[in-house]
Amino acid sequence: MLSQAAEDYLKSIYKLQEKGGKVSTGVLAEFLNVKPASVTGMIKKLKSMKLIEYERYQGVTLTNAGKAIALEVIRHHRLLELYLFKALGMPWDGVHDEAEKLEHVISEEMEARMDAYLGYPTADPHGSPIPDKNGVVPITESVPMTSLQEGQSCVVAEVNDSDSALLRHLGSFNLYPGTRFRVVEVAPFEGPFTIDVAGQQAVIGREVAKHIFVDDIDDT
Amino acid sequence: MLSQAAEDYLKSIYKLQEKGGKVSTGVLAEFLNVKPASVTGMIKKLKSMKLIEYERYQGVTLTNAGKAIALEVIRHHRLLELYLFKALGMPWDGVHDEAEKLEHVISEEMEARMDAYLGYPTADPHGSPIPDKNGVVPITESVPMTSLQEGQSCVVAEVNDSDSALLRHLGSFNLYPGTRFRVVEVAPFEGPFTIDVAGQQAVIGREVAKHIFVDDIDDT
DNA sequence: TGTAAAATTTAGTTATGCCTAAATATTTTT
DNA sequence: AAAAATATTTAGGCATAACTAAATTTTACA
Repeated sequence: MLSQAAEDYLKSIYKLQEKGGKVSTGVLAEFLNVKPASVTGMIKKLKSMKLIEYERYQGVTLTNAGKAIALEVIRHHRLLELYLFKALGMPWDGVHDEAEKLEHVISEEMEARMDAYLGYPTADPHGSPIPDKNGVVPITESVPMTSLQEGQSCVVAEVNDSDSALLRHLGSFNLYPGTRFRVVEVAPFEGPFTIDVAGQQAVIGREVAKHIFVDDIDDT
Repeated sequence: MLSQAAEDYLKSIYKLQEKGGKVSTGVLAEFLNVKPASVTGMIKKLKSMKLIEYERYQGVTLTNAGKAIALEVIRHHRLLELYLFKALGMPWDGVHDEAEKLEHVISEEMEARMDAYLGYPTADPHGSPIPDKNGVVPITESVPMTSLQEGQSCVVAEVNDSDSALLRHLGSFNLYPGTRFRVVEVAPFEGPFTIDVAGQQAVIGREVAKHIFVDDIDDT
């Protein structure tokens, strides 16, 4: 069995790889909150297990075997988030931390039972796609909220799950995946967005907007 | 935070302490499947944390602080067993291993939510008492099945949860906590018990009977 | 293009928690 | 009460996964 730390490395490499091919030691260290020297150590181990490809100073990429493990861990995480949210009623800003610990520990049996209970879902409470048990990731086609223009209407597709304060903030505006809103105003000079959510106005700063991905854009 | 290994030591000391005061290094090592030398090492650490009392060669006992942690871990374990059984429909011979891993990982929040979902239960699927959130253990007054006489009827109160093959064996006779049965015959010379469970006869060997605890004994 | 800055790797250290083998203490047997 | 058997502790090692400090490689720019 793979160590928890190794699983976290693979998961992180997968996520970082999505935005640009090879993942550098420094970026990975930053993402995992460890020192670059520690990353080099783990990288060598993962390479010897044929889970990543790696040449000194060149960054890493996952092999198919490594990708399969990364997707399995991500599947655990997102199924757990949704399960904790729906079955135990945990708040959407609390499920990430719990899932982060449980994802390394649950059996395939438990995974399968949660999956069945939830009706084989394809997205977690933050809108992130849940890979199926064969590692196939549902296709999503959302764009960052920052690309919206005044007057456009859209639906929240996905929000970053790891910052619980951000999630509580969004919750206070009722901005959940599936919620439709309209852009009332985009302040100039990289200013904030004023939006209308079910008749209520809300002001969303750029930094927050970067973490919101939207769908179903409608210019009226 | 306490390590998983340390939690397991405290839990084991608690369980061994129930049957006779001080727990020796050797007994603890045997129970935990590690070498006595390893136990000595951990014991020193737990003593320095004031979780156990210990004098060389004299065995250990839990302090109040240590007992509180042991009960917390046991509570997690038993709540999880019941939750996995009831909410996810896992078989009663499968929940122990899953709970063994999860017990060290779940948050107080998750513990509380499972507790509420289950209606603040007092026993797990194997009949073991679940300590409440203040560490109070429900009183149980069961006796080993081996003390039964021919003709007596009783109710299964508790069975050992850690041997899944044993649990499947009992399941094949429908012997679950709450099941009433009657002793039809006790074979002489430490022989097996023949019992009647809802009209079905079953033969239970001594070794198995030792792991079954019963209640509500009725001589008719 | 050479040098300074930045990134990465190597080397050596630390802490946890297990191990084995050998030494020591305690208990049991004769 | 001494010898034998058993239990426990000490000493030294191993693996994991982090760290710091120093050396090396790459990149960026003057």
